[in-house]
Amino acid sequence: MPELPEVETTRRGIAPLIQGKQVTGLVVRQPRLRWEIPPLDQLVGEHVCEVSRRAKYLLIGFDTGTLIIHLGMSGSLRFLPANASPDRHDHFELQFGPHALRLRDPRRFGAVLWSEGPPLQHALIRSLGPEPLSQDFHSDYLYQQARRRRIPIKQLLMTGGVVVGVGNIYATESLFLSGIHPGRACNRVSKARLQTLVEQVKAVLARAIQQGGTTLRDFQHEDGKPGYFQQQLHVYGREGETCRKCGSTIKAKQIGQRTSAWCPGCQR
DNA sequence: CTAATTCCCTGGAAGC
DNA sequence: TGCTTCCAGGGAATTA
Repeated sequence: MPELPEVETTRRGIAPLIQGKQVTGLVVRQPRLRWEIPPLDQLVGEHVCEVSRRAKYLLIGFDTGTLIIHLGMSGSLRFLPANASPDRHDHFELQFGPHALRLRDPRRFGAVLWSEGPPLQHALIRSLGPEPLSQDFHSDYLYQQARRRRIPIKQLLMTGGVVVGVGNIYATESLFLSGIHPGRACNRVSKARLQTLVEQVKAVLARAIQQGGTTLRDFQHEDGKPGYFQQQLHVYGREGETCRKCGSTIKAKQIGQRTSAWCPGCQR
């Protein structure tokens, strides 16, 4: 599923293709995604100013506002000839002359929204926590967030108001690399270990983004799987298999309605 | 305020 | 082979 590295890879892929380009047409085949796609006809004739990202939201800026796109868990964007026949799950597209930027999303957990004002003030974005790769995400900050809660540390990492873009895969892997049990109450993790965790979150995301740029043929790689990152996963999706570091059998259980894997030998 | 639960949706895997 | 069942997941909305 698209996590932050995939969304960032997508952003880097589409930005040079649509920046400065004029929207010549727009098609909504299935408006019912996570929320109904609003009327966007006014976009035809507008030029793309910039393509940015906040959390897992792609922000396509125009003079009159910003198109907000979320890929949900099965969404992907592709840039292809406008006359290419659409797939059953190709729900939305922006046309740029002979090309189209097309959103495919089989499970329809994604979203296409419009923000007239500054997109960072949009209701879905306004109260999000810091970007994990920014300097605002540091150990003192995480400690302040952790000390006043009792939820499992893994849930804390996946709470958007605390830090964004850390989904199940990267939360699971960074906790392994930090030696912290995912079910440990967040206020019972030492400050020193939180510092390690912050470092590992950044490292694991940076590595994945880097590989998104080098290993991936291009951003149009879709298929809903971690793909390029899968071969180096230590615990995610490896329940019952052997830990690559200590040989213990990887365990898994539900934490906050999400499957969480960990190594009983490496994580406390 | 925090925390726990429900819900949206469908492809793919597993079971029969 | 074909059917049914279950699970995955981001994150908003709802309830406690």
